[in-house]
Amino acid sequence: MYERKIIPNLNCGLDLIGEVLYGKWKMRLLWFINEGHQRPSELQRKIPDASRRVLNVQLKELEDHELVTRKIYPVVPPKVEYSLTEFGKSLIPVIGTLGDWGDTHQERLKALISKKFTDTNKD
Amino acid sequence: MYERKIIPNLNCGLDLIGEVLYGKWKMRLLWFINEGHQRPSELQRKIPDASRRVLNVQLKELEDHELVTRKIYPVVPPKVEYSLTEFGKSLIPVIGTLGDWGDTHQERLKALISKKFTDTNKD
DNA sequence: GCAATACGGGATAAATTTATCCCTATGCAA
DNA sequence: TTGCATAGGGATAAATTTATCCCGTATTGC
Repeated sequence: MYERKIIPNLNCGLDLIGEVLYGKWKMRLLWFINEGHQRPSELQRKIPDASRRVLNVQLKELEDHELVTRKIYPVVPPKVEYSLTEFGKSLIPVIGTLGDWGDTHQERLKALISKKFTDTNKD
Repeated sequence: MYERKIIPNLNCGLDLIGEVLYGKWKMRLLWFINEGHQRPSELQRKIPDASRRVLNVQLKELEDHELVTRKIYPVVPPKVEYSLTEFGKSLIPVIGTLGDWGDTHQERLKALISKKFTDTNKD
């Protein structure tokens, strides 16, 4: 596993939340787990753009950060369920706020962002 | 300038806000500009951990995303002032929410995060 | 002329994050 | 026996983001 070389700054709330919430799929994972999609295979189906591997890695980090717990059922084929901890649940409204802003400004954002790509030829 | 090779997903609000808000210093820049620190040199002083270069780059992106405007005064030495657009202002509460969560859980987060670094030797 | 101020940006290196590929394990069904 | 479902993880490549280094502009003051 990759080991960081530079110690992160932890000066303010933004630094701190960034440490646990940065990561392409983390917020979605928390969101979907909160919605009741607790099994890895379900999460994978909800987030098809992410590879199985990456989801595992990011789930592991969420677990290390005590945002989710992982319960293993000793059955075959294996069954695993993730749940939010209270700490993790406290993030749901925060993620909701982010998502809402994005949804609210959806049109404008899509236009702005895709401009960058269509403009590529103009330079 | 770096040119992306992979077109981002823009499926949901989280994807969209991520496109404009990811970036190590962007939220801080918006926050400080909102607090009235409008000049590049001021921002640099408020965020000493970032290099001048990176701040320029990220400010440029914020500008491209219409979150800030850049006003140049034709004087020497040069004077530049950034301001939030209405669009940018609408992000302030969102950033506030993130920062508050981090502040609220400061103790716990610091402990969790720094554990990762002190544990390095145990493996 | 030379330094300081305030701002900008090219080129490149380093760090970090994501993606790909491939292998392991278990019991059931065909 | 082969294949499927379910879950996990090592090794490595590719993409992306940050950091470093260094140069350029124009004016004021010494």
